[in-house]
Amino acid sequence: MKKNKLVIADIARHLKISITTVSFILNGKAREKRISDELTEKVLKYVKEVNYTPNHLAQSLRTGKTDLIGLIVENISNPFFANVARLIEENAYKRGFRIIYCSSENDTEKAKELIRVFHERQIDAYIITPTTGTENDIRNLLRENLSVVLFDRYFPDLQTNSVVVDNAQSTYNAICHLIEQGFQRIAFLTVESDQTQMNQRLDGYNRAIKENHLKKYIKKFPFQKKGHDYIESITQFFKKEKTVDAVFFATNYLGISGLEAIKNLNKKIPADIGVISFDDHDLFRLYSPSITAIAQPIEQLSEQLINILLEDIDSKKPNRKTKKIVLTAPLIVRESSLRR
Amino acid sequence: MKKNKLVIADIARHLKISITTVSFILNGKAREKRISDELTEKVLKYVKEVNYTPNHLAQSLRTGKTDLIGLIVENISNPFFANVARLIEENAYKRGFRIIYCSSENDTEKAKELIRVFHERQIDAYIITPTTGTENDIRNLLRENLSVVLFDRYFPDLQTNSVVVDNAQSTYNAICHLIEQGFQRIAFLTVESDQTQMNQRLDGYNRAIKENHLKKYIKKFPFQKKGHDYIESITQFFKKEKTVDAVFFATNYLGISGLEAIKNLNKKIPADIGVISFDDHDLFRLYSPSITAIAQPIEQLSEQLINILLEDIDSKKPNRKTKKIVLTAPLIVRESSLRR
DNA sequence: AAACTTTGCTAAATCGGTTTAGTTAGCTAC
DNA sequence: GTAGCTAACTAAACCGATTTAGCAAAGTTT
Repeated sequence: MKKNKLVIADIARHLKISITTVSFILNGKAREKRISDELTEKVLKYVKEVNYTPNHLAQSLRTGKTDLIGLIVENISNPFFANVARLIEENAYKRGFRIIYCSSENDTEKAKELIRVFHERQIDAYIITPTTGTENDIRNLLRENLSVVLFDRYFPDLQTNSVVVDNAQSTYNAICHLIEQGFQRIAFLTVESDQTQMNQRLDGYNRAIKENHLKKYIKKFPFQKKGHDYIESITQFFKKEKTVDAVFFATNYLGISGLEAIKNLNKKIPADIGVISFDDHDLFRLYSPSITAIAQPIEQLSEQLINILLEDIDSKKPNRKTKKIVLTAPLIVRESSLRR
Repeated sequence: MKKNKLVIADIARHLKISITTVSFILNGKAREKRISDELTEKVLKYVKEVNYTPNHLAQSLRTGKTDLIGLIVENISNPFFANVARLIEENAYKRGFRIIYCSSENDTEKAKELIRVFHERQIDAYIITPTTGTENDIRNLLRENLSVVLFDRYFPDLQTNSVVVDNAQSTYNAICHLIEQGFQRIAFLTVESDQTQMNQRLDGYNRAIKENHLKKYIKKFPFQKKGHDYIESITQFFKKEKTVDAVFFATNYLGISGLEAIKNLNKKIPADIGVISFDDHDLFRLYSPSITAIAQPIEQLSEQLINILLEDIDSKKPNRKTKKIVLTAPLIVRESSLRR
């Protein structure tokens, strides 16, 4: 109907003072700029009375600060990312930052475009699960002295802040645990991806298998953007590799599809097949039998992310140090990996 | 290091033409404003060459359009909301809109604050799961002729766009299904909430119970912001109400906690207790026994949401009609509710 | 009482675009 | 030969804030 949003000029006009004075007072610079307490109070009272709030766009244009943090995750509907998103948002919110997010769907072009769009909007900082091929785009952000933190994965050649888990070690531990339990033909199911976290998980598997002189069973499925439905592919794998006696799923959605495939094939866990999945999930805790999983420390991870970022935003000196945090992801041993 | 972001004046200066001309060309108004094809091409070529992109903040300040949609959900880490978020974002992205989101955590003050902050940032449209007590804040948005769609729940007294499911009918159907299966003492576990969707689910239960002359077992748990851990409360409920032979969980997180409570109590589903939950979840599909659930039509819901919103954004006439969509939420019958 | 400070406030530039209202040069019309 | 028209472009206002530079009046110093 009526667009009666007040602007600072309205305030100034009504009180018969200058815009400058109002601005100083609203920004807490009254003392510093020697505005009298009397006038300060009068302005604050009136502003409150008419419920004036500044136009954030105009402020941002002038100051260059948007108080926005861009969050680019692989897929916001994945519980891991959704939980990280919630915790980040909660923290950021408290400190006056809002989150603007998008899912990259592991698509290089979409990820590049997202970085461009966020940049256009002058967001203050970036939290990114980087997609292969976006290394240069991120390098450009750094070159402009912007605040960036990568998580879940990173670019080894890029000097950035990052928070990840010890993918290789935790996977190594998980595979060793299966071996200790007497499993011998352990498969590693993953998605086709060049991202560090997936490579490291594979490295952990390879090391454990090699050290124990076992046979490798590695299957990489093409990454699926929609639905994350790998049931059919996993079923095919098990039909082909009948002697496999344990399986490690390299992501939570593979784990979920895998359980369904195993159920369909009427294989018993852990008697017929031992199971461990990367990422924990309500399902793994409550499934019968319960599923052993590597649990990413989501709270710690989110807290580190936001702390590093806010610190970085504050200390805007060029060539500041970057932090690379590696968190431990514990193995939650449950029934699915216990033979005895 | 260097902040070498180009601005439109740089382009104009380099080509020795006016800023106006560049702006017209970039906004596709070259023909309309009678800029020669020759110059148009030259400008576009140069802009591409130096990779200039306009400052979106400045554009927004001038035009009043931000191409931002604000999404306020109860909790982004709830799979239902996370999935809706992903689908909305996917659709909005295609049409040039970005999403800025926040979780209200069902907290009236936070929700009000979020609406205020989004408003300050001049976002173009709002998608909201409204929290009790925010009716007036939303009314104010409507008064300013802004685009708003509510979902999951709504305010009956407020003339807004909304997309919800037939909570009462689907719950009624679910309870009738339990009764047909021979369950007699059916409990309804919910959270303390005055929101329409929860009330309607309760209404559906009440009607089914009344029509069949059964006894009501209703328990409302205080809403928990963090963790959504209702295991202990639900366990207590079952210990107290030993004769209950079936249970309807009014939300997915109650369902998940409920399964854990039932597991801890060593009750067998469905022999000792029949189970149905509102909202579907990977866990319900894969649990043993599989859990009957009312599945919200997430794709349909998201598509309706974004369509209504974009239509509304386009037709900005005052007093335009509002759409109230009610979708059917089917009952997915699984093992947990079958006696025979 | 002139010179200098301090107090209290403001005009105008600025951020980087869009848009309104022209201007200029060349051509046609009569 | 000048009035009128059009093609091609531009100066300047504007969006709504922040910030720099500076001014007038009162107070203080010498």
